[in-house]
Amino acid sequence: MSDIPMQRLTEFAGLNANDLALFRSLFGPEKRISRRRDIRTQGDPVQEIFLLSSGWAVSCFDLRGGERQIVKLHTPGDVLGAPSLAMETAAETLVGMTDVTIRSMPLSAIGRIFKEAPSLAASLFISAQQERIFLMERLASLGRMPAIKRFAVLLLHVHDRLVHIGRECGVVDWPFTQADLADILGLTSVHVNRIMRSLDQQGLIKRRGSTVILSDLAALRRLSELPERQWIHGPDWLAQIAL
Amino acid sequence: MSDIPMQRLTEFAGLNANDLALFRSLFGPEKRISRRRDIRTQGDPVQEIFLLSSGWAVSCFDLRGGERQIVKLHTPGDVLGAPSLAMETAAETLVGMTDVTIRSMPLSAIGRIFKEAPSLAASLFISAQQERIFLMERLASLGRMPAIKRFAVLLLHVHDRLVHIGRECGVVDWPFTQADLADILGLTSVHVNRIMRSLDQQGLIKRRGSTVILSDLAALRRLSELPERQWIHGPDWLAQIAL
DNA sequence: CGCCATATTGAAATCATTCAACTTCGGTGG
DNA sequence: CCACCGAAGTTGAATGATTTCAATATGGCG
Repeated sequence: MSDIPMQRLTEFAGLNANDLALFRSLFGPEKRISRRRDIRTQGDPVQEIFLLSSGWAVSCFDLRGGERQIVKLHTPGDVLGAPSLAMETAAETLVGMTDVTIRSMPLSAIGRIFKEAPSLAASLFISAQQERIFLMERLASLGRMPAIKRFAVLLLHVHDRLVHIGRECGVVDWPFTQADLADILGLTSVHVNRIMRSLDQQGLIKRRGSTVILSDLAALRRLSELPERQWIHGPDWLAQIAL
Repeated sequence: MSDIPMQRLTEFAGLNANDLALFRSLFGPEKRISRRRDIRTQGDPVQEIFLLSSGWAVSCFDLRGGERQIVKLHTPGDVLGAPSLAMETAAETLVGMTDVTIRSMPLSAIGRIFKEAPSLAASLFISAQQERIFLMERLASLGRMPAIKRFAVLLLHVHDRLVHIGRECGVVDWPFTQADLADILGLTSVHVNRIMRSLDQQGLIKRRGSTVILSDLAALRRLSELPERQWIHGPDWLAQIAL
């Protein structure tokens, strides 16, 4: 039984031992779900949120026409399904892209966090704000960039997040097919293929199976039109809550 | 001096008089900002969040190439600038699309809310989750729908929100030019023009200046590929916090 | 080996942009 | 009151980006 990854939660502020212990205690046992299986399907009643312990997952919207838009990629330590806390039935489908292990937290536990652990609640709140920024970046990317830039932005975003959770710099080892990438980027798999090959030929990336090697980080960052982000760490107003 | 609109805050749960009074007391005095002026520019230090008391505003990302993606429309009662709570400097530019009046709340006040008014904190948290769903819907719309559907989705979204804050059904009276709509929809103003005229000719909408009349709501909803949303109201886990 | 999912490629079609007028509308100053 | 002006809306034609369709290649795995 693996430990609960807490990088996301402590990204903005250190938490005291009590808060961390409470957080751990609120999650249920580990559950394995195999590749390409839904963790929760859109329309299901909202009874819990999830913590991704291991593996890759995505949140997506399935449209009436049968198309799918992937709205968020998840790596270990991410909380899944929180947006649907505002709804009666889930707005998004959660899918494991690899075999995944998750734990779930019942809604009543969220109430306890706000009541008993305000610092922890505030950390979850800031994390939700960060997710909004990620979504806004994706939106700016789909709305205002051609396919090549969209791909560069995505690759750099994932790369920087992976580095943040301690993975090797310069490599993005994700489990996505070109069809998956199309659902993330708002393109067709055919076009994703052409884009990737073009970046490969220009020497900006190399490919080994589904792994992408970022051979020219500087050029990729020039392609992306988004700034690197400076996240807060230990702001006064957050520290103040614990006093 | 107008009252502080609280529809957004009480959308998910009633709040007691103390919480409401605290919330009101944390905002500074009203400030007027004129049309097309920045309320806060991306890159500015994050020292506060804002409450929009009157008028229309937008949050947007300005890209290096000079293009702009509007990521969120704001109506009275909306909290502005909260996503940048996760950052040192603001990620989004906030702009008034009409003359607006705003009030601002310092960061320290957010700390107090989490410490002293957990129900209020939880309401802000759920509101942030709702905003994530709105963003995910916009993302699905830009990523997977042609221009006409994007427009229908946007129009219905704004319509339903306006009805929610008590405006007339079947009318969207917004202050946007076709160039603004292009920045929202990820299109050019020329194409927005063609789309609107096409919907007009098909009898789905009528136009009077910048006002749009939704002449055929049912047909518009058929065009949109997104479901109507059922937001929670007064869930147990939230009520429980107040006890 | 044979099978299935995935990746690759070319050609034609579609959607949206660009560019360049031209029109309409509301306000403002003479 | 009217002429003018700038901002916003409208339109057509050419261009460009991406999709669609259809076929072929590759690669891992039982």
